[in-house]
Amino acid sequence: MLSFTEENYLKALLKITLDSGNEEVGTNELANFLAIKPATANDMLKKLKEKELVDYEKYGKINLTTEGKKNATDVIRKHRLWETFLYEKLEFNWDEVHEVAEHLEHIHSQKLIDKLDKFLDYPEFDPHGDPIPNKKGELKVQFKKTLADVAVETSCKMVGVRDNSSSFLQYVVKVGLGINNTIAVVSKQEYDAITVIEVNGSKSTVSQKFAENIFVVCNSCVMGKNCPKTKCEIK
Amino acid sequence: MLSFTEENYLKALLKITLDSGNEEVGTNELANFLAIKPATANDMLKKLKEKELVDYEKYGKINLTTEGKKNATDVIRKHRLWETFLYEKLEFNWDEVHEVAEHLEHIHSQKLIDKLDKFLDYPEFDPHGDPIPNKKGELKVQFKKTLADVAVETSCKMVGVRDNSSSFLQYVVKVGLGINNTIAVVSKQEYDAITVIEVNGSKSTVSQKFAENIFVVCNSCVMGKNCPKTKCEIK
DNA sequence: TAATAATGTTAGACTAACCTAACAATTAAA
DNA sequence: TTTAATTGTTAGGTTAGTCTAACATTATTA
Repeated sequence: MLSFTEENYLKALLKITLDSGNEEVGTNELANFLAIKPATANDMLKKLKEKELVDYEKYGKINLTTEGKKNATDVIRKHRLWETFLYEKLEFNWDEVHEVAEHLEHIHSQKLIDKLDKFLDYPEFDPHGDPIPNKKGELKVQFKKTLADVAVETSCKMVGVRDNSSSFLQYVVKVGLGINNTIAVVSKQEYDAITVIEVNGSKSTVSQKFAENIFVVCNSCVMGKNCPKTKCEIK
Repeated sequence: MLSFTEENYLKALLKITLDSGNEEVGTNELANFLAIKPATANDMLKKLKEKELVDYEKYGKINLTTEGKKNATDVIRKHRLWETFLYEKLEFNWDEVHEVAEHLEHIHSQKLIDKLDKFLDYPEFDPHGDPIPNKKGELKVQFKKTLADVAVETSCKMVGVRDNSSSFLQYVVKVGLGINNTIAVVSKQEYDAITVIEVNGSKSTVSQKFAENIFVVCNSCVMGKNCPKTKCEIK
């Protein structure tokens, strides 16, 4: 049985690779992600290597083993199912579910998670638009297009966020945005990519950094979430 | 913010007094209840005293302070709400909910527990018949009459159990008993109080120890759970 | 390619929660 | 009322997970 802490390390390793696409993760990056010191991460990596949950050699890069990846995926599955429960059944706000799910995800009971999955009718995406791994660890792969990729004078639909921090989520809410909202890209500065968007009739100006953290699908795109195009063309 | 462990000590202190009626609890009793060594309990008691959650002097008896009792009650409230959720919403069996709730009860989120309470429509009793403290820490006090108090040739209704261990609960299920079942007391040996009961048409013989762990209300009792009588009379 | 920066590792220390073994105080029994 | 049994406490040790400070390796860049 893995500890709360061990599960968080495995989850972090998987999330870093999933989010950045970056195959190889280093000690500093991991420590930074978990808000701990590199020395601490190093200690834990030795332990996880001993347990055959990660692969790595001194001064080399860190990779999850098959077993480690299985465990990490399972924690993410639990996290996203709990988020869905909080949002859909307990009427939590979209930007409040993450923090509580950080704790609920570590409850160890296979039966609990199976029953919860059933109770929620086997959801495929959580309230942030992230895919929920099924019992086998498989997940619907989404094409990750962001608001920053959307051409001027086209519109798109928000399907998720990259950054789950509550400061970002609260900012998103403040701009009037939420999951499934339609966003019209009104104009964009060439110099710094500052973008004017319109949501439900009200305009806001957002930075490139903001735009890169909002996942969208183009309204003109018949492929929806699985659209393979990097950029949308102007209609 | 209290740790998982601190919460368990406080809960144990409250449960021991509630279950046994015994006002004063000792180090050994506490340690035994928590399946740890007395030395360990002693260390923790010093810490809890320091935090003003328990009152005690060296070689004296242990009492929860008002603050300690508030925290302990809150943990019990969470435990019983989660049990109710597992039983009613996730279709867990009656004898499976306790173990999972032991973990869920330590999730820290006031909003979570408020929302869960609302979702369950403010239940007053958990699946074992134990009262759920409300948000203020008040609970419906039940008169604790057990199957051992019921007179021969009368019948009663099971409303709860004293012992929540899964070994006992599984035994209860095996005898064909569950919450709200009607139990007829067919006969009782004077010598050792071995009792023959009938549930749903099938007879079983149970020990006095078993009978003392089943909470009931008399079928003839108009007061229901709040009946003040210790023993039921023969009709 | 040699100096500097970035990254990774080791050593030693701390805290919380546990343990055992030895000792002290209290309670019960002879 | 003294002895024995029970109960409670202290001292010192362990493990998991964290830290800082010093050191080692690898990568970058002048």
